[in-house]
Amino acid sequence: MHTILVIDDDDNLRDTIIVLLEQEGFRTLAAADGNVGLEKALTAKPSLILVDLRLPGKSGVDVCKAIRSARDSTPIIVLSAAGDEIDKVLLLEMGADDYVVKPFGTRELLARIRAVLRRVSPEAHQVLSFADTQVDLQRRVVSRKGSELKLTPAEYNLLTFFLQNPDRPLTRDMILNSVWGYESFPNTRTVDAHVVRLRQKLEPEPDCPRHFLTVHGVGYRFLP
Amino acid sequence: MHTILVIDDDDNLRDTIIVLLEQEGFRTLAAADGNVGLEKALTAKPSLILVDLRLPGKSGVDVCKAIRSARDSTPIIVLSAAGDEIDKVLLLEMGADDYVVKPFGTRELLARIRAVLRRVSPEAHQVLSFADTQVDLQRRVVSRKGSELKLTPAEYNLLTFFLQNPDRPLTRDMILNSVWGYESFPNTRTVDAHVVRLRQKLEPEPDCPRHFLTVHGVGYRFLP
DNA sequence: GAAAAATTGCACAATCTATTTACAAATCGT
DNA sequence: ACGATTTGTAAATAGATTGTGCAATTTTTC
Repeated sequence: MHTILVIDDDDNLRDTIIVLLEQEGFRTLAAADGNVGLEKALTAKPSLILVDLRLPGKSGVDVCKAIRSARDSTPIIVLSAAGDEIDKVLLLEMGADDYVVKPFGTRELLARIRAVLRRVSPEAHQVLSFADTQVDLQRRVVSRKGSELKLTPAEYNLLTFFLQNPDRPLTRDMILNSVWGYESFPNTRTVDAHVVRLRQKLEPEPDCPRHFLTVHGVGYRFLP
Repeated sequence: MHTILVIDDDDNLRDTIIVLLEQEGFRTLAAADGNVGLEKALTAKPSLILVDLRLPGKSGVDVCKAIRSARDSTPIIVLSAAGDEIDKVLLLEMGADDYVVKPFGTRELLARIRAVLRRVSPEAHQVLSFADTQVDLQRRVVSRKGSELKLTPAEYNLLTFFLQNPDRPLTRDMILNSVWGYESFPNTRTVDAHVVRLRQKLEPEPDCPRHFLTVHGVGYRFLP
């Protein structure tokens, strides 16, 4: 069952879309401005987000960027008014998956939504797992034995990096560059601190790690 | 490191993709039409090709077919415009490995590229071995009979130096210079000590070495 | 076979490296 | 603006590695 978040300040249109989606069997969430929308996007983990380009609070562009910079890959469809100059390249840079020009037919909107969901869904339930722990990359959720584990953003980012580079020694510099990015320059001890935190939350025996191994003199290695 | 060839006549989009790929650490090649693209594909041996379906010169379909009929199995991802009828079967028959519908999110594109690269080259580990021992240079792991051996950094470095210079007498000075570098100046006893440690961990009978041989008055010799 | 030379095995302190803990700055949500 | 959470860093602790000296052993040489 998919949940779709609709972010649009036009009450009429928003309600119309909500009703349409619910008729079609989707669960829905709504927000009238960018800030509320962004918050719901990040906390409620919808399957897809419809966001108006022009919004009070944060614009659609801002919402997109914020979501992507939170390393959240929930698919996004942008709704743009007829007059707006649509810049494909801009949309790409924003990280949007598709766009629909208002006024649009309900049929077209549904088709786009289904197309995007279909396109994403082969990966949608791409759940990486190790030991008894599952990590849903799309929903950004980590769970063990059915119950959800709370990870902080930094912890989650580090975890997914380990998951994507299993069984391979990773130096602290590699980790810093990939997880923290080229922009920020925390020192390498920071990596250690976060590895410790990951171990405390994810290792059965945190003081005798079986998955997040240290490679003395090199860095760390993740073993699924 | 992977090189990716981008064949698209839309200058804006092509540049956007190129910049994106280079940010992600790929090397890139670009072509604006099918003929140039095909030529670069065949001569420059990229790791992966992104090709637009609609192209001046040769179409994306033609490029695919030409590459495959040249018995070139470089992975290909097809970019198709939103309106195009996408026929998965046709694409498969053409020899494409995946397709992405424009407009696409950068994240999606990168995910597809990585997925295809991973699928095509399942990380060929370079594994050196001698007797019943394997040394995986990528993973930095030494194993015997399936179980992992723990080596310290100095031991591991020394081991790989021996592996790379098999069957050849190596003086202590050569070893010091190559393994410890010009910066540090431990005395030559140090080499002996580490050879001893290597023998203890790796030789079936440490007191009757069969692989790490001493060359009296000279140094050591490694025999696979 | 004995003396000389070279190598080995071992112990241990010095040096590095990693982990833990604690804490203050930054960020976030209300 | 306030309290809670997260995050980066520093200092203290624990742990592992490494270089070295020396006595025992082996090899070479005569």
